Amino acid sequence: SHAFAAAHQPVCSIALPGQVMTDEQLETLRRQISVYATICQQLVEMHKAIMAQQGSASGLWLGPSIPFDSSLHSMGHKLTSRQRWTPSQTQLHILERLFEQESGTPNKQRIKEITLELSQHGQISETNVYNWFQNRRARTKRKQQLGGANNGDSELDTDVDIPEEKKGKIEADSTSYTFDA
Amino acid sequence: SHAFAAAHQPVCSIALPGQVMTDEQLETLRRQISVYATICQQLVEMHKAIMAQQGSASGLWLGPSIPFDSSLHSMGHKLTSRQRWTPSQTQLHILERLFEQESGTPNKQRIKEITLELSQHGQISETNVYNWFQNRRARTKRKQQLGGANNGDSELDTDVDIPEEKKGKIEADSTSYTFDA
DNA sequence: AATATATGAATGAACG
DNA sequence: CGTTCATTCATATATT
Repeated sequence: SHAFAAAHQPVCSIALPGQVMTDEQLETLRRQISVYATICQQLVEMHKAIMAQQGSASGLWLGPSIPFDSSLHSMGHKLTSRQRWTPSQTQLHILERLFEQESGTPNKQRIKEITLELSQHGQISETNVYNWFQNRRARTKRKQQLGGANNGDSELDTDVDIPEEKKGKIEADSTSYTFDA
Repeated sequence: SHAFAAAHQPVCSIALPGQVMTDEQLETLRRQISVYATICQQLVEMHKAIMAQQGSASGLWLGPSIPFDSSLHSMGHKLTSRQRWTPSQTQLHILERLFEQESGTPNKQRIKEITLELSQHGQISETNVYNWFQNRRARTKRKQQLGGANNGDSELDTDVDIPEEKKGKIEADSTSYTFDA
């Protein structure tokens, strides 16, 4: 029930005059906002459901009052989004070439070299290079294992709701977002 | 599947790495968050009112009875999954705090203590704690080595003194965003 | 617009 | 411990 306070309090506390936000703080903000988005979404759905039921029961309380959707939409477009690195065409080619030439993951030194070279073709960091090789290798492997038979499907979840009974650890203290109406 | 996520697009495309926010941008953030806070407040009030009214009107309608979960499916599918340990927010905070206080990897005894404490905030094992410290340290170090260049950052979220809220993803088995009326 | 896929990034666990 | 793997999360792009 005090989820709101918890969610927006911190934001103000760091917003000291003359100070600036770090990327981490910004990321945190983004997440906090995301939480609000989720909560609002649920509440709206909830409200609709209730209204629907209510409508068939009694015509009362057609509480229009608040234009939720417009409110939500009004704020949707300036916030959040930390863009992720996207390799340029040139960079991608080079990376792809290196991947098939060199075997294994480049070590730190090699990463530095590669990054240096690639930085001539666009913004890039050593972490980007590192991640790229990690992902490239992992996904290549996955494709092979899984690939033999059928189509070329994505790596993603495959949505088959196989009822696994494992589903471990329930959050014991996740009372933060629960509304005990 | 990330339908609503699309609603709150760019938080701040100006937030390039190494850059900081202007007061103006920060003010915008605050305002936008404020909108969410307001909307949530209103919705909750409405909900309470409706529930109260419903309750006195007919003895029916006790309990959820409406699958609000349906709204959850729009954001994170798959109630299954999660085979690996995921620290709860509380646990994470504690771990983070311990990490900066204590020096070096906790010994066996310390691990046991920590595990015991953390187990009050969710499922956890000594191995989890051990791994967490290992990883935390390793990644902190590696970040220093790699982080030098350009866009350099990612891997490891440096902590901010903001009690961060759970990420915007809905997990059936972790943070509960469900409204159990 | 809604959904699906591709892919950069994060992270728990395992390996040497 | 440092490094690597496996899986998942999040978002940009493509498709319908």
